[in-house]
This record gives sequence, C-alpha cells and structure tokens, in this order.
Amino acid sequence: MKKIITEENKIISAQFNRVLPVSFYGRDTRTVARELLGHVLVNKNYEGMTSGIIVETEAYLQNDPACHAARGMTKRNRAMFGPAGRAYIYLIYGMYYCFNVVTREQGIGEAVLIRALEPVGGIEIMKKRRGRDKLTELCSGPGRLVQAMGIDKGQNGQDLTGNGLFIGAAGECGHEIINTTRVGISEGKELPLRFYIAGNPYISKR
DNA sequence: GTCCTGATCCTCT
DNA sequence: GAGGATCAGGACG
Repeated sequence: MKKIITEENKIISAQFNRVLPVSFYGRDTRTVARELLGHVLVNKNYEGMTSGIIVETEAYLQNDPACHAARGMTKRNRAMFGPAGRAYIYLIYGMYYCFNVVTREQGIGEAVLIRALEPVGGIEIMKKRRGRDKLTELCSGPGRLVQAMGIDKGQNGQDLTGNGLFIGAAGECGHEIINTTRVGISEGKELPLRFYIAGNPYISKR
C-alpha cells in the first residue's frame, strides 16, 4: 500500500497542470471527501511551491451540529456558503488554522476538512516552516499542514481551480479507504464522516 | 461591552 | 496523559 503511493509521487509531480474542475467539488460532500484522497494539494507563493498527497479528510454537512454552518451563515463561515471549489480557512484555538474545501452548490454550507497530507514537493521549505525534520511531523494534522504549506488566512475564499492554491488530479491509486468517525469534536462524533488511506503513515493519529 | 468556547499542537511529566 | 498557549466569533446583557 505504501509503495503504491510512493511510486505515485513521481507521476503526480509531473501532473500538477491537471487541476480538479469545479464540477468535482459541486457534488455530495461525502463523495468529495472520499474522492479527494490521493489527489495533490499545491500552494505556490514567493517562498516556492509546496505540495502533498491528501491522505485524510473529514466531511462537514449543513445539518451537522459539528459544522460551523449548522447555525446559518456568519461573517466567519461565509466562504462555506460560496461556490464549490473555494477554500475555507479559519483560526482554531487561537493559534492554528484549518483548511477546508467548499462543496455543493452555492448557498449550501458544506465543506471537507483536509486533515493530513503526505509531503511531496518543497519538502525543505516545509521543514523550515515547521522547524521539524521528520516527514511524518510536517503535515500530519490540520494545523500542521496549513503551516507547512504556507497557507494564509488571506486565502480564505480563494478559488482552488486557479493559480497559486489548487488541487491537482492524480491517477487512479487503487488505495484502500477507511471510513470512520471524526476527530476532536463533541457533537456529531458518531457520524462516519472521516476518510483516510489505509496504512498510510502520514495520517493524524488518535 | 464581557465572557466562553473551540474541527489543535507542543512541551512537559 | 495532562495542561498551557492564544484569539476570533458568537452569545448574552
């Protein structure tokens, strides 16, 4: 399993120009969360380009008590109600940012939280940003991957099909996907809305 | 205005 | 395994 993904890295690296279209995101949130696994998140800025394979996601649905959008639109969660394929970035615990991908049609507040990446490109930049050398400590958690990728709160609402921040399409990986319950929430934790690639060493623990 | 909470991570013990 | 760091948004008055 691990070998397949590592092999895939080289192929994916050459395929960054193929970007997932808006139609990919404008579907059922659980489907998007599951199908995002294996694709590649890319961020380009003045420091260079960083990228990683998405290995862990969580779906947040509109009628879900754990979802920020459950109580309607506010200034904070406005991006979740925007068009599909946009970024929703917010501050958590006063210190860390979480990166989400907006799904469904405009006006519906649903999104997919990206929880972990397998680092692929710009690893030296990631190490510098994180102050860590171990690959498994670069992107294994929502706050960590935002820091490693150099994602900024100013990118909240940004179109993920354009330049700079986007998700590149990877080929069929043939990986096994585990569907289980979410992490770090108090309500709605019984719902099986977390997805990750079986046996991947880069998923967040717990 | 004040208070409280939280989709986390890191550093200790 | 426990607790601290740190702050924007939301609830309330």
